[in-house]
Amino acid sequence: MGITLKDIAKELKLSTTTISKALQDYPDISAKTKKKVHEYVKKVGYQPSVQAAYLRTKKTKLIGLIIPSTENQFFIEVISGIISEAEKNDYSVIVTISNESQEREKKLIQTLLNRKVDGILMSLTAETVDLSPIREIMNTQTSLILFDRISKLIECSKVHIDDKKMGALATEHLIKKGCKKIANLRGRLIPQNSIDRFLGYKNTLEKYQLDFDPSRVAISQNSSIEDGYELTKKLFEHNIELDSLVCFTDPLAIGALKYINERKIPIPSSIKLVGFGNTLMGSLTNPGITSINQDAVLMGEQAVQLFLREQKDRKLNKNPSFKTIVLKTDLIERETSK
Amino acid sequence: MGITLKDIAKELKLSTTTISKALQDYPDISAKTKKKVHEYVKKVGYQPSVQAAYLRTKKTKLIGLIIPSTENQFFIEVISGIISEAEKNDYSVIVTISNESQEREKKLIQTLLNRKVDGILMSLTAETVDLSPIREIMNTQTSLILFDRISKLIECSKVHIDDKKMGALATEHLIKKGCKKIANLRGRLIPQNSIDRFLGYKNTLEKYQLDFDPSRVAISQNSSIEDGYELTKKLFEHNIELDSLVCFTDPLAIGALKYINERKIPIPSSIKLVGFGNTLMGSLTNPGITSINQDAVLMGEQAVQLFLREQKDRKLNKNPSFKTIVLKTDLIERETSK
DNA sequence: ATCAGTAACTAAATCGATTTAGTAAATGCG
DNA sequence: CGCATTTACTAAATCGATTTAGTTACTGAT
Repeated sequence: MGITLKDIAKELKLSTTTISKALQDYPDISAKTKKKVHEYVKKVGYQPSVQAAYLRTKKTKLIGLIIPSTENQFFIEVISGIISEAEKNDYSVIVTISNESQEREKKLIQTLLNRKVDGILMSLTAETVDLSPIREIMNTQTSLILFDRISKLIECSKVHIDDKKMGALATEHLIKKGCKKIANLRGRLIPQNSIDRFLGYKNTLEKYQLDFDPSRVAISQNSSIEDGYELTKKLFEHNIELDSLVCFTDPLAIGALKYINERKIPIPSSIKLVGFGNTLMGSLTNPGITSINQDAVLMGEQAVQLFLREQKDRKLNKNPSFKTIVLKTDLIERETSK
Repeated sequence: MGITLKDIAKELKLSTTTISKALQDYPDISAKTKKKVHEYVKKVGYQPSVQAAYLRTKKTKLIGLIIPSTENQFFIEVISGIISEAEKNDYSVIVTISNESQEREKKLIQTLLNRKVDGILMSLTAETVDLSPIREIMNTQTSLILFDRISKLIECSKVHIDDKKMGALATEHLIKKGCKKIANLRGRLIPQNSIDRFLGYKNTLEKYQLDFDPSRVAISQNSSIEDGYELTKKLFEHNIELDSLVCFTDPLAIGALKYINERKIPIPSSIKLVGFGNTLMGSLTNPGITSINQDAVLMGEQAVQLFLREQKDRKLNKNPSFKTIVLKTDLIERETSK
């Protein structure tokens, strides 16, 4: 079916070595020959076999991606950033979904390593405590880039958002709107983000001399819409005093809003709501949800850039140097807090 | 780094041939040897190199996926069906996004063919008229499976939903709720689905002796939320008489609802709305959008099943026989039509 | 004219599996 | 017992590229 180096060599009466070298711009091939080869290659549309090349180069030009869920649109936007940036650089992306399960995450890492992807870009699940499967990646030639849900305990390149600031921004916004009893819907304190967002929330309460009431904090297993709904329901059924709600993901906020709407609790007049992620879905609810903006597409692109950076290092046989990018964040005000 | 057949052969004092055959269960290897090999392989966790195997088998165990957009959650759900079903059968999925551009679609097909994926599962863009790049797939060893946005002009396996019935179901539902002036937001009549949905709509109007008024039909370029908003706005600004709206995708319906909410037009009392796809996003709006249910996850799974079926045929050196699966559909009633 | 040095190319090994064509030993049968 | 057959294994070619280690042919300096 496909044209091979051999075919080209025969046609141009040269050796496969020469063709290969010409295409790779080796200095010991004359300009004239290079030109001839390039012209012919373009004419017949030859494309080298990635798999055959792998045997020698150990490069698959594949990126493995592990996202924890598809329900949070934030990750979907990150994916599209990653895919488009990867494509620009001739990489293809194998997408996998851990569904917030540490077990599956471990398996997926194995699959991707076995595929010999050049790099794994991943966001941890909300239950990842055993970091050994992730550390294992570091023992291979495969690069590891963490995005959004990172861990400080793993030394690798990372992109994430200034989570502490996000937590603070959301809380401060509500305080300035006159709220005093700010409840919090968050995930378990496992990925670093949760911890930082929570610190941002708590520190800001202190800063404004509001007391922190643990009964106002509800903890979600998987940050889903359903969890948001159920937790909000519980808060109300337990008659917890609150005038506002900071939700650490947009799905949680959407779930909370669903309950609030169902119960016809006036929003924003008697309760205010802030989400995180500024997802399309959160902006389309009625009323629209005020949300902390995270540039998901940019995050995806930056993750790929970090990966490419590492590939360059490795090509020069240097140990890759790690870099952490912290993306800026801001608050988009909508009807749930006006 | 990784263990190779050679290593195992050396360790067990057998030839690589024997190891390879033992793992593939050839009849000319003794049961005793097979057992020994399997045990050792399990012990050391050997995994054959897919890329090396490709050179002889021409199988990459990769599926290429092309979806037209990430904005419509329907496709996201299809993706997760495809990924999970593929994984169960030891395939990995390269995900690409055509962004409703025929040009990009063409390029992506080339990339995937060059990657030598075993199959391409795709949903056409809303502007695909030139089918030659898609037909080209048929000339290769790569299987082609179309899902959702299919074309009757291409002979291959397909999964889609009974679009005519969907169009009819939505229209009939509104008629039974007393609507007489049913407007329609649809895409261009390019993928077969649009045509069929439109026929379902039109035929049902006739069936109930309501007249079809072309001015009530608004045509969207890319079935986006934005389009839904803008087209609905135009319908109202042009003072088109209507008491309800059938939107052929959920994003269109969400956009329409956004405008209706903004203008504070009472819904469902003065206007009713039906969407297509029954996406999570459409169910979470306020009011919730009545929508035609498409089992997106199942569609993804079935697409993979069709692909596996073809692979079996090809393995037996038979020309693959094509099969079309039409999924059932029903209507989920929510507040926009109650 | 001689020899080192360079320019431009190629032969052959290699990557890690699969598969074809064989070989040696064990077995079956009259 | 001798020959054909079966059993259980292996050597070597192969897939399509890359790369190391050469090999020519030519240039230029002495």
